[in-house]
Amino acid sequence: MPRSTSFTSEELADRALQHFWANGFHASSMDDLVRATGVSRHGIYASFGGKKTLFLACFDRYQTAVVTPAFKVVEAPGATLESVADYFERQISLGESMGLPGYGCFVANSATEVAPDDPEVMEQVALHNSRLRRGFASNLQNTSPELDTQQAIQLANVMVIFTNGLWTMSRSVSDGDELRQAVQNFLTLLTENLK
Amino acid sequence: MPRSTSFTSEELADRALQHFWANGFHASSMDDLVRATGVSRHGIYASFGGKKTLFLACFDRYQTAVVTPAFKVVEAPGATLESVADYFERQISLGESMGLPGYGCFVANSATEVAPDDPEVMEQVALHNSRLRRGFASNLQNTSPELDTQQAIQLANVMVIFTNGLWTMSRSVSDGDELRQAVQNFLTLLTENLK
DNA sequence: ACAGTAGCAGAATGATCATTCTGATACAAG
DNA sequence: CTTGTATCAGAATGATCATTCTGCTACTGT
Repeated sequence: MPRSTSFTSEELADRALQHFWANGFHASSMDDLVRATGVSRHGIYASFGGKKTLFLACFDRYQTAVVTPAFKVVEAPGATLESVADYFERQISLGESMGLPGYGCFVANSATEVAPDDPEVMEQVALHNSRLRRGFASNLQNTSPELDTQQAIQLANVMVIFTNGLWTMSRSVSDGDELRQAVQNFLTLLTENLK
Repeated sequence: MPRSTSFTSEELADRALQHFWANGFHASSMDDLVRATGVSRHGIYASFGGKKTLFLACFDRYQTAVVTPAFKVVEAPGATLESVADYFERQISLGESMGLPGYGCFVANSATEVAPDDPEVMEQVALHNSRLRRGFASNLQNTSPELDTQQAIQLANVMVIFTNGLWTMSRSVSDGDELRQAVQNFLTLLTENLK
């Protein structure tokens, strides 16, 4: 009979996510991951088969552990643009609590570091962006019901791009208020335009 | 007497830039760089001292070879927001001619791949963003003279963030028209707001 | 033509890394 | 307690990489 494992796959992936997020894929060695997760090489290889597979598993964990808690207000039925402000605020605070300049967005980081020559990572990036786009679009339509679906998607796309740029910026900015300013100015542009 | 070198430092850096831009810092080995530049190891080490120094030199080359040709219209005295549209259009066409999904922006890529734990790279990123911000801000003021400098800088900052997001997006988008759509929607937001 | 040297190709070096393997440990079930 | 097995720590392996070194090539100036 197996001894009960000292960790679940999800716990392992969660801890690996922290390290990949902070250091990127290339700069995270297996030694680092063993140290950071507290799980032996054997444990990692038995659970995930290798570094790359572990990395891919982190995208799921990132969605549940980071994206969903912040983005669910946007995805709530009937939510308006105000919830978008909540989403940004929550993520900016998270960045502050982890220290600025910060880690940015795990997905956006992977999009530039790994995705270009990795179809599996690129797919995860596309899924994430779709999720954001869908959420923003329904928000826009709830805020301004006369907006047609096409226009909403177009504007939502601009919001996705801004979001990606914001987390990129958060990697070289020390003061969260700079990010808040930019968010506020951007949201003002949007709401003024919807009037 | 020295034999005339078969390459200048700038030529070498230009060719290295192509490779770093396409593949990133970590994924570019010296073997790759020797092959891609046509310059021997000896030549590279004699000219630049190492991979990292060569990489840093690429930021200058990127400004002169890529940013300036596209961005000078924005920096021209009296230029208005229309020149911003030109800037985006030119860079999108460039991306198309190099193949989409593309390499994005060399600086933005480096910002997420290398900058976080490298002060020298982070400084180059900050310089680039300042350049964009300055250019955009003066454009905004030329377009709408009643805008005060503070407001112009704030809005310019939103534009910088959008720009970074756009090039990030260009790494996972196959159709340049998607980028053009987003640019047009974003610029509409801006100009509507300045009225 | 010839001496001197800058630049070349590619081998040698030493470090780092992902992955596999080995032997030891600790827990479960009888 | 004993056996079986899951897990562990860390050594061994084989690959890759940045950097240095070696011997050769081809140009320069005379």
